[in-house]
This record gives sequence, structure tokens and C-alpha cells, in this order.
Amino acid sequence: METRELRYFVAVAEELHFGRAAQRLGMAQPPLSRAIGQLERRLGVELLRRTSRSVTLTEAGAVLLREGRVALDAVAAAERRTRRVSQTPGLVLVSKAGATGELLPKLLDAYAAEPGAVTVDVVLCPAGQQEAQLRDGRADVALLHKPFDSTTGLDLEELGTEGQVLVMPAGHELSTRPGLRMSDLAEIPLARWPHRDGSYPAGPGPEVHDAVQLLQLVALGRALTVLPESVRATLHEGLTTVPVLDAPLVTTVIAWPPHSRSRALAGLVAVATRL
Amino acid sequence: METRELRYFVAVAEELHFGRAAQRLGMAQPPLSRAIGQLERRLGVELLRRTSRSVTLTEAGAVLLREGRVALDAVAAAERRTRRVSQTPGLVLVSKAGATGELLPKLLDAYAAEPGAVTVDVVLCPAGQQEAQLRDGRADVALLHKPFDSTTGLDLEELGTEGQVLVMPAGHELSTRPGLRMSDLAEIPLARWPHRDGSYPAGPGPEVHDAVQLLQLVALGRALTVLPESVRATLHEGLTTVPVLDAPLVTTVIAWPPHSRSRALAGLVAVATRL
DNA sequence: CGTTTCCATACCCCTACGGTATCGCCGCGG
DNA sequence: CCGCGGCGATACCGTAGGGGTATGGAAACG
Repeated sequence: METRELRYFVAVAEELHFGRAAQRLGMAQPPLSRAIGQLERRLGVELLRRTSRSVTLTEAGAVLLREGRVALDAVAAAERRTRRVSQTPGLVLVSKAGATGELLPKLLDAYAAEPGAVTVDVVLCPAGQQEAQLRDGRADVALLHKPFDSTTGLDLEELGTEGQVLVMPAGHELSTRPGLRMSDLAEIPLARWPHRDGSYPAGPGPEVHDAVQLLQLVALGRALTVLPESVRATLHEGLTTVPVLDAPLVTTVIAWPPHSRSRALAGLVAVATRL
Repeated sequence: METRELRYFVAVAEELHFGRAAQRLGMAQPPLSRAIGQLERRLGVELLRRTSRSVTLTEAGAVLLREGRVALDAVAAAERRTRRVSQTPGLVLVSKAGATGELLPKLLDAYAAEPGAVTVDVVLCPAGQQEAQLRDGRADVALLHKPFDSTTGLDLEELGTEGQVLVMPAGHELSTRPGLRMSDLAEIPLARWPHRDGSYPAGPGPEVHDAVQLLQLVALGRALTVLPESVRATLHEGLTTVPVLDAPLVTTVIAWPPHSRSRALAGLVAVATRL
């Protein structure tokens, strides 16, 4: 199977419409139909069930969509990482915007002081996209937070565990309490984070995709939120926190794609675990 | 990048010889040279340094070899799993030959008794090859033993932990001891298992690649070996065991490729964790 | 029943992949 | 020092197949 065929199939499977898929691929619709047909014949499997009115995935098609995306990411990663080796010999670290408190600067400083350290480019991205960036080679290493971020298929080292706090404007009625329980927050509209597919859960409260944006909303009195307690280090004036005693513990981890232990990456991980 | 180009590059990078690589690929040498040259031009990177006498990998080439193998495995896995969906709706479980004691039959029986159970094909393979079988789609799920088997890039559930025992012919001088330490075995030539690349560590003792073969050698008095204590359940007559008190604990895990939680797989894993 | 929508088929063109022949470079043996 | 052998690169050619346009044919809709 060629990556071209996979790209074609994934496009059609996502659009469920040959015309739109062809447009997205920058080609005409007939050769796309043919290519999918040939792919089905070669695999000996029906991938799509089409009427002149609708296109739907068969079970086999669903499998190829899921596995094909992974495979295309792997190919893209191979290409990107190969290109990068000869150009910039550095690492790309990806992290959620605003979510790593003082850990990130500490890590960068400590690593930069190591002998043989390479440059580390930092990419801050919206929540939930770090894993994709690792898988398709745009990044080499990520700071993630269990249990929020998925770590399936990644190698990782745990860096530390912390509780969570409710962040609110100073003077909020809950700000005088010594501690809270999740049940105290049942009535409060908390901010909503995107799922991994980019959709948002239903409910009240604003939709947010990074912590900077979120803290702004909190400062404006438009939202409350529960975050790891390390945010206190970077909190603006006018915001205050109260521990949420029974919120799930958050573990910060440094994660990287398996089979990619370069010397530079190993050094960075070693520094991180010593912090 | 097309998978064809990747296959070509991997072949040349492994052979370090255009002629042999072309032969392996079933094609003539000149188009192969051209294809690699085009790949390098498109990537803007030198992958191979060739003299008329030798071919060596550049740093970028080494990266592409490693990442390219992973990508090719992912493509192969997508293809194989898609084919299998429509044909046999079952699962393929892979395990080291002879290494799972009574766990494997118990698991298969318990799962078969579940409502909605699908057929489970069992593949017993030489040590160290289970991970590759998962990655390229020949298998859906594996029984592995930490710390011997690599589990990088796999999702897993731990099933149990056990100590290890020295296996020897009955009547061996050590067989009367109540327990042993690793230092007691320093002088004894133990069997050697292959590394993940298929090579064997140096040293005395026979080379083995599965437990059945190994136990035969022990029965013949040609080798001693340290194995998880669950082997005692399947031991032939004439063999006896003594615990090795300070040998590393062995954890049996059930592992599967990330992003592949089919209903059938989830059911099998659930049964396994309940055992 | 005409119209629209959408996928499949028919047909054509041209890129680019693979094959053969040959060159150029280099190490080695006489 | 020269010729030979081994190996990768280049030149050139034929053709399979990927992509384009035009069109067919089935299904929903008013």
C-alpha cells in the first residue's frame, strides 16, 4: 500500500464524499474514485458502501481509517525528523500554553547548563494536541499532565505529582474557605476543555483551549476553573486559589515517542528527572 | 514520501550496497540509485555517503532508517488489520513458546466462556519477536514478561508478578539447597537468550530462543536456566527447581498496540485482569 | 417526470518508473 | 605502471498507470 493511496482513502473516509475529498486533495473526482476502487480490489475488502446519495464506512473501512492515520503520521514523522537532523540539531519540546508553571523555565535553564546541550525550541500549543505533534514528528518531547493528556504509545518518565486548586477572583465567596470538595463545585459552571478530537463537552461554562486564555476569563469573572496547584506561581494579582481536597492528583510527565532515544533527548530527560 | 521510496531506502541502508539491495527488491540497480538520489534531493538531505568502494549512513540516514522502519511497520499493520477484519473476526494472540505456564490456557478458557467472545488464534513465537508482531499487525495482543520484553510504545495491563527459580536436572548438586542467590550462579553457564536485534550475548552456555527448546537442553544436562516460577506447573519429570531469592521479579503483562481497543480486545483484556 | 446530485465508466495524455547499456572511479594484483 | 574487476552513476528508451475531461446512470426531490 502506498502512502498516496492511504492519503486518498483517509480524505474520503473523513469527508464521506468523493467530490469534497477530491477538492481537498487538489485533484478531480474520477481518478479518486478509481484509486479507492483499486485499493479495495487489492485489499480484497469493501471499505466504503456507497449509494448515489451517501457514502458510509464499512467495519474494515473504519479500521483502515484509524490505522491509516497512525501510519501516515509515522511516515510524516520519519520525513520531518530526517529533514531536521541536518538542519537544526536541536530538540523541539511541546507543552500546553501556560500550564507548566515554573517547571519549564527551570528545566530549560538546567539543561542548557549541561555539557553537550543542544538548543531546545519550545512550542506551546492548545490542550490535547501535544500527542499528535509527537506522533507526526513536529516535536521530539512533550510535557504532559496525567490524567488529562493521553500517553498511549509514548515512553515517559514521571516528574512529580500535585493536587489541584480552584482558581477564582479574589473576593469570591468561596475564597475564604480553607478547602473545598468536588461536591462543592457541582453547581458552579467550570470552563470546558476540548476532547482529543477537538469537540467540546456539553454544559455551561466557556470553552477554552489554553490556560492563559482561561486565566484571563477567570480574572474577568467569567469563569472558574480547577487547575494543578503549581499555577499559583504564575498567577496574576486579583486571583486567588483554594485547594480542592478530593480532586484527582495531577502527575506531570516528560514523554517522547518510543524508539527515539537520541543522545540529546536522553540528556534532557535525565535533567528533568533530577529536578 | 511514498512507502515505495521508504522500502527502497531501508533496503539500501540495511545492505549498505546498491546491488544487493536491488536484488533483494527484485529490481535492477540503476533505478534504485536514481530513486535514492531523488529522495535525497526532495528531502534536501544527504542520506548515504558513497564511494565506489563503500556505502555508509549519514546521521540523517540513520534517523530515516530507524523512523522509516517504524513507519513501514505501521503501514503494514494498517493493511494487515484491514484485511483481517472482513475475513476472520477473531483476535491473534502472540506469546513466547512455552513461557506462559498455565496462564494461557486459563485465559483462553475463561475468555471463550464470555458472551460475545470471538475466536482467538494463538501464535507462539521465538523470544523477542512479539513486539514486532504487534507493531506490524500480525498480532493483536501479546503476553509479555517484564523486564525481559520491551514494552515501549504499547498499552498494557499487569497481570501478576512472580519470582524466579533455577531449573536443573533432579539430582543436581544445587537441587538440595532451600534457596539460591545470584552470586551462587556466577560460575554456572546459563543459557543465552537473543537480544532484540537477534544477536546473542557472548559467553558460555548454549544459545536458545524458546523455553521448550531450553527445557529440553536442561533435561539433557546441557544447560541450567533461571525462569519464572510458574514454569514448575509444566515441568517434565526429571527436572527440579530451587528459588533464586534475589533474581529480578518477573511481571506478566498483556499488551496491545495503542489506538486499537476493539470490543473483542477489550473483552479479552478484561478477562485477563480478572484472573 | 424533469432536475439535481453524486459516484462510476470511458477515453486520452503524459509523467515517471523500470530496464538495458555504458561510463567513470577506485582498489588491487601482476 | 597498467589492466582488470567491482560498484555506483548516467544516458536512453519503452510502457504501465496515474490524472484529466466528458459522460453515463442511479437515486432523491419537488
